[in-house]
Amino acid sequence: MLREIEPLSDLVNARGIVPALPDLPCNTCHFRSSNFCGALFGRSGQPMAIRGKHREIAARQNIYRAGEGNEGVLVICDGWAVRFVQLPNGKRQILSVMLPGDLVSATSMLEGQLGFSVQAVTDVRYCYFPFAEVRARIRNNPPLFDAWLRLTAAEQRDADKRLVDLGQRTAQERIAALIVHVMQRCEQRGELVDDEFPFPLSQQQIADFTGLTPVHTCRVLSALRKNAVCDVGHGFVKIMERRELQRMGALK
Amino acid sequence: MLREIEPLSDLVNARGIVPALPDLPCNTCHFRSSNFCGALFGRSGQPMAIRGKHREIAARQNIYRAGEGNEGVLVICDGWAVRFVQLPNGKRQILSVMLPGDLVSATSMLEGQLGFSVQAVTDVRYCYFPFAEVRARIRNNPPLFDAWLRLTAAEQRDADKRLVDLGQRTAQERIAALIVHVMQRCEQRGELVDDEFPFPLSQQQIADFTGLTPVHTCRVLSALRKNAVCDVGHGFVKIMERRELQRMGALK
DNA sequence: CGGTACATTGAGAAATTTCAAAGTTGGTGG
DNA sequence: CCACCAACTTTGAAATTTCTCAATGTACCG
Repeated sequence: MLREIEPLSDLVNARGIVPALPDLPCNTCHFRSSNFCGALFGRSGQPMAIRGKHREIAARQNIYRAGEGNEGVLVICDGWAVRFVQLPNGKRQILSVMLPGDLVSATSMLEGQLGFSVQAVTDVRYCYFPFAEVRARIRNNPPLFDAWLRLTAAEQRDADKRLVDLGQRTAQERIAALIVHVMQRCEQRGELVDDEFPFPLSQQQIADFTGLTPVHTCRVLSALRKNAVCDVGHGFVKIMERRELQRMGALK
Repeated sequence: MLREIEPLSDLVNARGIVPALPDLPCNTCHFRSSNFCGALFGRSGQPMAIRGKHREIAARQNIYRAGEGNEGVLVICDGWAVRFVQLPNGKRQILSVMLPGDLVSATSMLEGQLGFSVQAVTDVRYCYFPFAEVRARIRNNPPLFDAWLRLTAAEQRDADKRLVDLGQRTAQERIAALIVHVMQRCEQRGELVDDEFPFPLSQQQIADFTGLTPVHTCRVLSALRKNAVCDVGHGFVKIMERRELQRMGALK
């Protein structure tokens, strides 16, 4: 289920020559051109300035459990994951959805435990970078420091938006907002083709994100389908009435 | 309504001698022994290493409106305030409650606008510190940098907890959690006397915080009173059954 | 070809909102 | 000191949203 990706054993060979290293995942990662890994460790094209500890895990498995020791700054390299809180009574709240290239939490920069868990939605490849190294780079590089400030501010804005959703908006609005949010992220990545984009969340996961029950989530999605707004299922969303969907998802 | 506190005009007099400056609010602020101002600019006893721009404002007035230019890093010196989002349809969501000594948002360190507004709950004295100065100090002082990391992490944990509250918990649980949260903060400050502590939020504000209507909020508070758990009103909370209240507020 | 997880549907129950009216409180000016 | 005003709180009744329970249908995996 959880497989450590074997690092090249002779990163630097006996004669001190650094080989091409096509196998180190970061060296071929195309998210480095846009995400925080690139800002931290150099954009794509450059060899990666630090080695992360890479792993793979199957869909629906936990990458991290709240309260466990945390191995480093966690990045989702490939696949989708969610950050969530599991309550003793069985309920769970999904806090955020992470796409390939996303830092799991810009504020989890310190050794110690986290208050949330992380679960793979699809099969996931992920990576830990050493805390101290990441902190040192941020501290010693003013433009990087500012980039990181922007990232933490963006995460807080996102959390604030979710708070407004859960506190003030109806089931339909919350679900529409989630779909629109993911649509916009996919569009930026060029993954929106023929008004269709990947959406691997199950109805249970949509429910856990929006604070609804799976049954009610199903009814809302059915209504969206019946009204020819969009069709969610089988790992994809098909947009039929983009304008209408955006109107539903927008704050009123 | 909004009054600029006149800074001493001759901070350094003609002979270059710095006078005692008892009037600069930061020099007599007793929160500096514990809050982030102290970490940033020196603990109480020391003269304040930087001058904030201080102001006062009456209860129920806005300190900052979302989208306006932001003057600096905002600290609540005295009184209670809330951070909130106002929706066009009249609904509002309160994101967090700030007590004296609180930084308004650890992630609002950059010039530019914020996505939320800030309103005084009671009469408030507050203060802006220049962005660049604060950033420079954090960047140049490793222990301060770590302290600030802890603060941003704590703010995110708080936002995550609120998300769980709004997404997964009943009206009674949300209200109990708010009361317990404030109770614990007041207790740390030694403001809990005879099982009673200050609580200046109106029912409307409690409703905006918990994502409920004021009418339902009133019914829940009435039930708490009738069941002799606690009595909320007139600017205070009287705790009758602390254990029961904590049980209600705790995650299940 | 089963089995398991996921999705759908129906009916009734519960929590919360809405609307409307009446009571209270605290502050202000006469 | 009193009267009044405005804002806040309380109460009732009905409507709405969302949940719960339970059964059935569907898709994918080995």
